Amino acid sequence: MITGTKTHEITVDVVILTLKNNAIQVLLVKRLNEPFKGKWAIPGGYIQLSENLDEAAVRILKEKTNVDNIYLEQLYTFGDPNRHPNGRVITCAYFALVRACDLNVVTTDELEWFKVSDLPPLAFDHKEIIEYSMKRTRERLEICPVAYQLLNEKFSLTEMQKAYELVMCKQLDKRNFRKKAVTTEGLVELDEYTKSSSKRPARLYKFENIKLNSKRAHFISMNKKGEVNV
Amino acid sequence: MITGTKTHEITVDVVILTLKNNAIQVLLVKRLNEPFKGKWAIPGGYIQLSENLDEAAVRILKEKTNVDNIYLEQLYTFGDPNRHPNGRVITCAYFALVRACDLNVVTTDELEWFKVSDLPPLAFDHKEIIEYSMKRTRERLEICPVAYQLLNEKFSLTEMQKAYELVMCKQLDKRNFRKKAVTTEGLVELDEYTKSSSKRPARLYKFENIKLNSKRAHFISMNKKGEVNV
DNA sequence: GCAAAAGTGTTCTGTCTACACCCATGT
DNA sequence: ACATGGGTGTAGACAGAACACTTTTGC
Repeated sequence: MITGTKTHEITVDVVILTLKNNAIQVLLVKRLNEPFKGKWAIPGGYIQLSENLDEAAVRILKEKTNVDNIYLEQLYTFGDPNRHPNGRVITCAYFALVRACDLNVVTTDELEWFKVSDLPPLAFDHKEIIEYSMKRTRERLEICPVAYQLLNEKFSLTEMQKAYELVMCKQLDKRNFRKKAVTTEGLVELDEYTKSSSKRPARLYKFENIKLNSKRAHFISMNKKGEVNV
Repeated sequence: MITGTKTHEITVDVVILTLKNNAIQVLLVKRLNEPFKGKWAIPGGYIQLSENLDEAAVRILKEKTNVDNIYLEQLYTFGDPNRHPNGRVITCAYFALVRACDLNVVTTDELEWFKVSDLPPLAFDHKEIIEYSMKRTRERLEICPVAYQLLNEKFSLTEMQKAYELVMCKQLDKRNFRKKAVTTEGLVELDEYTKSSSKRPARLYKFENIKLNSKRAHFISMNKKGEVNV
């Protein structure tokens, strides 16, 4: 049926980001074979015939982290002819935001977390892919509270602010942040407080019924008559 | 070197949008063979070994329209296992905004423009792809003046407003639009006026030194101290 | 009582929205 | 002179930015 040059491989790679030790970290695997033997790479794999691209990404994520039901979004497809030294490999990159508390990763010599601000030598164009995933995360954060995907189920506003600051790479004003945060749709104030620390306890919050699929909803402006524009 | 299932085809498809006859229109080709014989499809093709994905998209665009140097952006990669009835074909979709005046398209029985608001029966998942390209165009328009890519080199503010209205699918207030438009970076007021019509002539404008690559630049906020945040 | 983090309000400024009339031209 | 689209300003609402002190707790 299909004719033409069948000359490319296609893989799905997943940038898995989490918030650990006060830093955004990415899960990398060490390459055991050439090319780029000894360098680190983002997890990836081939697409099975029965699955679509999202499903392939979910599978790869689950294989590495045993996590599912998290924020996962297609990032970009990278297809430079020279990105893989041994042939033509096009990769459809995804990125995932996972809660550290959900993680079930046994890190080894070949599977390790790295701060995105301090990456080891990377294989292929994976540095570019990770940087682009951070850029996209920032863009998403401007329009929806994806960062809650990096927080525990219950969290204080200070923890939430810290997550935002790490993603956005800048300091935020505490009062302005809190004013805006409490108006976020889906944020629920709990009657619980942190207890552990030796400081004043902080009120805890959680998110409920978040629709991250409306992630670009407020790109769309609305006029006074309530006309909305798809 | 590369082992694993080599089971997929990958193509690049390009949604080519223009502004013609007071409507956003998309260039479609009629399929002459099964599957979807007789249905319309967005232009596409295989990726040559020497070219990256952007270059493949540029080539496909140029083959159909003889236009280059236009706005072209990777849209999304579609890979549902059932999207192609005869096998597994993954497509990396692009979209392009082209000026009607630059176009050099000989439309035939097999190559035709259609209003995106009134599409013929489409092959594969191409309806979804076209709709997504319109959504993305709207999002881009919120953050940079990509719509000028749909206008002639010189244009009146009314023409520009019309282009925005067609992309955004809503009416805009004339005074507010003009106030905002004239502050757009890169817009240059000319000492020329429309003459043809039988009405008051309209001042013409053009764009100069537009950096559409900074297309998400003002997602990034800046505080009073001038700290910028990548 | 003190160290450390939690929590809280107001002012200013800029941007977005709504809205109605006069102007320049061709016929 | 009139029909047609071109062109203009102001007031109110809202959102973002700047900014400093009090409260609660454990030690």
